[in-house]
Amino acid sequence: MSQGSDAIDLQTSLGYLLKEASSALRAAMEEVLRPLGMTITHYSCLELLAQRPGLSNSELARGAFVTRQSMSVLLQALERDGYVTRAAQPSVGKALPTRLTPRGRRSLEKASKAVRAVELRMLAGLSEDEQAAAFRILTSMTHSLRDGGAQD
Amino acid sequence: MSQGSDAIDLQTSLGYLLKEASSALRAAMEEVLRPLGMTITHYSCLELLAQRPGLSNSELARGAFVTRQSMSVLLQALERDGYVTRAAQPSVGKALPTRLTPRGRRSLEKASKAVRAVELRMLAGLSEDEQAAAFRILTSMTHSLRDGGAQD
DNA sequence: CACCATATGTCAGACTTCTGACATGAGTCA
DNA sequence: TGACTCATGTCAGAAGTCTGACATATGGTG
Repeated sequence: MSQGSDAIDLQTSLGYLLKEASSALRAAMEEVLRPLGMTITHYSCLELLAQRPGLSNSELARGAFVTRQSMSVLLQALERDGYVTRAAQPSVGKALPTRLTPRGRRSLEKASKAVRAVELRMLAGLSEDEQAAAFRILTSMTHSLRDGGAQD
Repeated sequence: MSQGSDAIDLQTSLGYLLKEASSALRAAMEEVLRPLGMTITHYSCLELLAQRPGLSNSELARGAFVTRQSMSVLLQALERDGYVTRAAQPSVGKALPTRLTPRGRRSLEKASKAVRAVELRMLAGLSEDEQAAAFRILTSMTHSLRDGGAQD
């Protein structure tokens, strides 16, 4: 089962398993968001704004794990379609605070419910202790990867 | 900080943390693979072929978590550049078994070493027990998401 | 045999995201 | 004041991936 020193055993590689789980989560989310006409980034953006109104484009991009450029494209569409509003002019610096409109909030409600169901399904087989362990483990992985790499 | 029953608290959502960790892993892998002129899917394809020679396009796509179409585009480039070889005609069905060339194997060696370092860094803060728990947890999450959703 | 469901490989087009580049605004410091 | 650094928003083009569609090959079933 185990390989030599050079090879990575995909069957037991935690990196591979992490990617596999993330891929399954993404597929499950896309499946429930598609009928609502939303992509994952689209949903993530609305959810972030619901919890922290006034986030800027760059802050939203970081929170949704995409580039500023990608989030900018999305925000322009969301603003055009009336889901969010942005200050016409920056209050400080160049950052334009963004907020949900009532329409955006309504749209988010259905999506949030669907996504929550997916998350519950994901956790179905895990005990309370395992969920707590998952929290610690995922947090540790993230920080280890960030601290060791180049600061972006 | 906590919301009503509808909202998802991103700070403690395991779904969000999973995406965050996966995003950090992806960024770290892209950082080390870019100097080698490889994307993650590119690397994944070679690694899969090293461990299971003769995989078809569709099997590689499933293993790398992309569509057949995406893997097909990649395989055509890899074959053109001499990293892999494909049977000219299918031995059974339409599946074309693919194998690494010596050049592909050499190319993979460097990449595999770099990716292994990233994975070790990711696990740096975790005990043996926690790594075992991570294995169980990620596997459970994947299967729960798949079993509950539509069979693709 | 014919029919159907499933799986595969491929082409074409569109979408999303990314990289690279530039200009603007704020803060630090000599 | 001026120079420098950093963060932000945006534009333009490229890269990767996706959806939709079609033809082909296999196996099961009537």
